[in-house]
Amino acid sequence: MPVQAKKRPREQGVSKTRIQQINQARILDAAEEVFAHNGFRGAVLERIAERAGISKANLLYYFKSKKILYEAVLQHTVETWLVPLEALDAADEPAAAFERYIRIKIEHSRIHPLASKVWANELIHGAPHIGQYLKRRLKPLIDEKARIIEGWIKQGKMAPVDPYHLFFIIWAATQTYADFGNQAAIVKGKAQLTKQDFEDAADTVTTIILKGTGMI
Amino acid sequence: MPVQAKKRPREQGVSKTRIQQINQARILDAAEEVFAHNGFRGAVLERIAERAGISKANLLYYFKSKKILYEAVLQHTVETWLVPLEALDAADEPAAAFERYIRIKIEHSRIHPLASKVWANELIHGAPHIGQYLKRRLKPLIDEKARIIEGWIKQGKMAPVDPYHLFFIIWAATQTYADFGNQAAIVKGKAQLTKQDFEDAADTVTTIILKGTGMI
DNA sequence: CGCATTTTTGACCAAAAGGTCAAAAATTGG
DNA sequence: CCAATTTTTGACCTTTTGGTCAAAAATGCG
Repeated sequence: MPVQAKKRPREQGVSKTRIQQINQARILDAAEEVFAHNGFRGAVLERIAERAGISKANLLYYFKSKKILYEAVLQHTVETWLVPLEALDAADEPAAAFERYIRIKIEHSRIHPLASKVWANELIHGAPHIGQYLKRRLKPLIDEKARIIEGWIKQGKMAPVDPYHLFFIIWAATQTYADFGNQAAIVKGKAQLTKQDFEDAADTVTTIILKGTGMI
Repeated sequence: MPVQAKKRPREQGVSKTRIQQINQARILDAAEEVFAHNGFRGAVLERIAERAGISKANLLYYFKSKKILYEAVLQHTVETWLVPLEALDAADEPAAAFERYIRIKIEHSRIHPLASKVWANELIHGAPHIGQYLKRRLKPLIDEKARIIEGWIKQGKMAPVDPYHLFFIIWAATQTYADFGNQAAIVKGKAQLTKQDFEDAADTVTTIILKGTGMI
């Protein structure tokens, strides 16, 4: 009989068992939470398995190593991170386009703070696991969107602003409500930010960015 | 002879030996770097000691535990973080005050990115070591500064903006160049941000904030 | 039902890492 | 120069934790 890779859930992109679907999704969810709260080194597989309701050995059956699991979480995170950005369209009016983008990002911070934290953590530590991917995927996308902004500027639809720095500021201002939501809550004297806080945040950020760049 | 605490560098705030001064400073520097790059759990004492040019046992002689060392680094970080904020004065013109604040914060991001990263890391993970301190020290300070901003708004010197969110946005936009400088560099297609990048950042952030809040 | 495949897990292992300790080395003060 | 104090460190201990493995349990299928 041929020496073949047996065991281990399907290596190739072949269809997944129902059990695999459920368990992998559960593990990914649990991992996101534990990685978000403790970082890569701080995350403990035993704890992730516990959260997912399975044994550590079983977890390792689905994801061969901690690193592989972490990268799976990151991958998922990045993809959802990029979605709203791709929607920026040259045919839009800049004010409407950016308002939408900002509101979606802040809503994302509210709904998925853990994903944002995992992402932030990876970046703070120098993007050791995903730097290459960013170069190949994020950079070209931003370059493309920067050109759209330059087009808007040329058409006099907004003030001349460095498109790259504009993105950095928007990312920072919107994600801060997920990554550093704790600090914001402390400063506001509450245990957690409320939905109202996020709405106020969206209003404030939107106004400052639109007015600050002459879109309105 | 009385049972006394001997050994261990002076417990009380008593004067420090020259050797203590040098070694503690070296350790703190090394620790800042290692904690910034690896987070609390990820940081390895052996590595910090190595960077400081001493043995691990000697490091433990100066700081009794990893936690105590980490908190010492955090303490130092927070204090420098608060300094520029305290300078915000009601007697200033808002435009000048905020421009100065923003430029100082971005310069700080450029010069001390490691301190910013340690800080960011602590906040992302929920400020487990320094949350209480923030409640007692940061919150009152921000409350005070928020009142100054409200005064400026009442005097018609700037548009009505939620002062808290304004701070969150400024912190985010300025610190992003330290915490996520890697991402910014990747997007800009370079290995590291240059001094020019930071100057452009300061200009862009300043313009957007001042125009966005009607200060200019 | 009975055999093959997939899933699950308890028992282990080895490496990493925080922390202790006693003794040596260096420094200081008289 | 000598004794007391401070500083430094190698050796060691213990706990934690990522990962392995063989065997059992569950599932799927003809």
